[in-house]
Amino acid sequence: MQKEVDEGVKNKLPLDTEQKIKAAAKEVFLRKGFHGAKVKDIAEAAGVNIALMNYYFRSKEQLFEQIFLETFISFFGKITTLFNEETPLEVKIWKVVDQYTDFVIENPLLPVFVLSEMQKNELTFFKQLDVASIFKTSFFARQLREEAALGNIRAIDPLHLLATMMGSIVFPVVARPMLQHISGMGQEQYKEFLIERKQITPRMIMAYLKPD
Amino acid sequence: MQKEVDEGVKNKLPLDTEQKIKAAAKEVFLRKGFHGAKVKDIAEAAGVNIALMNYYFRSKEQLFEQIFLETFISFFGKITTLFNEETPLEVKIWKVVDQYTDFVIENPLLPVFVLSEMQKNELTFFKQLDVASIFKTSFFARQLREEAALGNIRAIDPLHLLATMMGSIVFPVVARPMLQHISGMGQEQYKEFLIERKQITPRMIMAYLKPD
DNA sequence: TTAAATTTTAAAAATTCATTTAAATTTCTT
DNA sequence: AAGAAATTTAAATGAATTTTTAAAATTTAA
Repeated sequence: MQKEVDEGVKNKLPLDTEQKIKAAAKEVFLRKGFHGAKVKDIAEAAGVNIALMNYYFRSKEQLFEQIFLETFISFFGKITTLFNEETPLEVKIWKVVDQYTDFVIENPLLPVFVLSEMQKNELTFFKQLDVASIFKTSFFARQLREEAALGNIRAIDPLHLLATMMGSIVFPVVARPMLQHISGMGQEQYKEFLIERKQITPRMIMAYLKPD
Repeated sequence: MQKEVDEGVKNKLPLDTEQKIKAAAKEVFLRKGFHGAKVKDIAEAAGVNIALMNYYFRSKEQLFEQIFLETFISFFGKITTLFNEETPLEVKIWKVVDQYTDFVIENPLLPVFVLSEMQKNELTFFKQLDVASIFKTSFFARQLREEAALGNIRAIDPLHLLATMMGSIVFPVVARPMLQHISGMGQEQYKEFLIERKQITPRMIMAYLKPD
């Protein structure tokens, strides 16, 4: 594996081929899913031949597993990280919505891919990642309890809050073909629509959290 | 095609084979998606042989198209129908959430299937269905405008409301493997969780809609 | 410069899959 | 019972895909 290329002399040299294959594979997998993606397409997209893919990754399965794991982590890790920053609650909610919205706007295919492949596979890998305890004992969960105890907000299960926020941010992206069509919006207009939600979602959540 | 069976005499007789194949195909397609579903699996699930599938539906594609169209309509038509009933706004919101939640609980695989296949295919069929105008000129859209004009609620784009509600109801179902795992809930417990949301979602929306 | 590591090219073997066909059998209709 | 429709069986075809192999070409490092 060549890692560092002498950039001064030859700029045309292929950047790390392993990464190039992975990047191409990710694109194709995201667009077509595991079964829809054909190794020929991936190889073409990567600009290499099929044999080389097998040289780096033993099989389509292994290539997929690596990519899915990374993609899952970027999809889900991103938001839990944001949630666990030590910021005041209301600020945090605005910030999470803002940044996660940007994230899904820039990676529009990622959510459907993760959600649908997650449902199809057995996903033994869940057991490896110890996400469970991470969330329960999280700063965010504690923060919600404390604010509720202080009477600053209504008590709420952090999972409900997570589900509501992710739903409100992610759904308009995964249902874009449908929503864009019924609204008759164009590309740009629909992006505006998604950005408008940066206001609506936090306002809705804060309105709900406000104690009676 | 045999349509009417003499029910008095023979109850064991196979129910309409065409429907049997379609039902089996729907199950398999929902679980595995178009490319993941193999005609052999479908034939087995239907308890018929492959040749017979081709006798009724010319190809896998045609079988899929029929099923996808029906599934899409049941997924999306269901909620727009509910939205357009002539009920007072707040009652309607509670009702939509309640009934659509029940619907997705009973058809948990349907949303991911629709959303992910929608993203993969070209979906020329959208043009056939004239959903666009149906939504814009809907009773629901008018209702929202009128209530806002009366000062009963804050003004809101009906599409935002639709996206928020669907997201809040649908996301916890499509992300179930993930959410259930991080929360450590079992089947039953997770269903309870979904039902709790019948309270949370409408309250959140009403809290947002309340004018300042 | 040479040996080892990497990459490309080519190809073929093995497998899986959707589809087609034809013939045989069963079930339904009249 | 006769003829039509539905269903099964089995086989074959052909295309697509994955996997494997072998060797040539290139690059890298000692």
